[in-house]
Amino acid sequence: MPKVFAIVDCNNFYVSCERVFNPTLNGKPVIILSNNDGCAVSRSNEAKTIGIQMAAPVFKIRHIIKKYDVQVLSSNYALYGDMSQRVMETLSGLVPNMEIYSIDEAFLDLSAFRKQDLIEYGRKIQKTVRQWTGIPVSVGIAPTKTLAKLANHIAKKSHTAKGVVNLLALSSLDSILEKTNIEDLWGIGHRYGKFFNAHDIRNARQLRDLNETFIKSKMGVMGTRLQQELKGIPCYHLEYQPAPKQGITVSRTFQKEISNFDDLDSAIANYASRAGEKLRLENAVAQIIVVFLLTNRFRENGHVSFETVRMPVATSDTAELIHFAGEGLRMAFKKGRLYKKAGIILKAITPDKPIQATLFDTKDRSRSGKLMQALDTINHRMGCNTLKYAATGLSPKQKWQTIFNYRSPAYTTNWQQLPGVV
DNA sequence: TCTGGGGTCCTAGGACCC
DNA sequence: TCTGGGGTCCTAGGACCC
Repeated sequence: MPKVFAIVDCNNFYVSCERVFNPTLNGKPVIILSNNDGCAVSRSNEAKTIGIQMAAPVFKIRHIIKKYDVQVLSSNYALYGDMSQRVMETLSGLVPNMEIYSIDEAFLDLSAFRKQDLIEYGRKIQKTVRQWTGIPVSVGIAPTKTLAKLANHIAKKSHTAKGVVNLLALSSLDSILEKTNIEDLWGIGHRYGKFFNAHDIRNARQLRDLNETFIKSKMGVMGTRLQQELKGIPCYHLEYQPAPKQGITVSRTFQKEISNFDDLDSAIANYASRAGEKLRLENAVAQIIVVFLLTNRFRENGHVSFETVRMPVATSDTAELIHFAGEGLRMAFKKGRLYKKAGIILKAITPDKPIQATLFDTKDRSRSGKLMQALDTINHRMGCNTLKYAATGLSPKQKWQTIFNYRSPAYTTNWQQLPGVV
């Protein structure tokens, strides 16, 4: 029995989250900025229309912001994370099986609804999510994930579709694929787009009908799968259980370059501490910690240094992670360099039981586990950083701290910041 | 002056083992 | 002691995603 895939994608997700709690943003050009208010990472349709590109640095678009009175907001991840959860919960009540694909997208299995009017079902999804969460979504329906993504892309652009497109209703996809630029396909990025264009392969139909050996030689099996999926033969299926993480990264760009070791040391301690929280959320431990330092890549002579530390025993204990991260930092640090970004990566991640202990392990593992549990509980209940390690820095103002100058309140996750009715 | 953060998968090549 | 071939594992780098 052929499958029916749908993808539900929240429109301009971060902007839409802000609009739910601040309706004065409706109808206006709005952008949401990345950390340190650096780039525009989410744009309302109005902002797209006046030419603001994805990831455009703010300093390069100041004139547009001023000219069109663009509403500018810092990222508010607590809000977006919470809104995402609400959207996903709503969707899970509407279909038997779904895969959460990203913060603002989910693949659904609509195979059971094939006899119904799928467009109508798509509208029901749209309407329910809008009603329950306030978030507008688009729905793409097709026989494969890749085609569903394409359907969604069309749903967002077309004026007649009103946000729902079903490619199963078409007898032939030829003309749709012909109108689709190759770069708009899921799996074709900047590099491949350029490559195929240089070979005069510009639309999705051309790619679908391309010689299989050629595409395999250029793109490997990913190319073969993409081609199959465009032909309507599914290669990717729904993944219900999120796969265990292979790596956990915590990194930040600094607003101003940092050359002082102690500042970097407390920044790295913070990242280690945050990474430990993520690790414990996965009920996992890590054995390898990589520390990296980057100088400004937009200047000449950009440097990157990575240092790997293999810890004697795999752990999720914050104190240990801070200790070994510090060791990595001492190896990576070079006096006199101006660092723009720093981070850590945890690797060799395994479930936290059983831990492979060494003969020389002197640490009381069960005690440290209880301590971490208490730490996480308190920080979850009282707000993050209620309890923290001194190594992460005691002064409230740190050089490495990320700036959010235009942040909206934590409407949904903080009692002090609930929206009031006036 | 000012340019985000966190992931995945695949492949080629080297190390190592039998 | 020398030699060949094949399998497996690991890693770095490149591509992609949101």
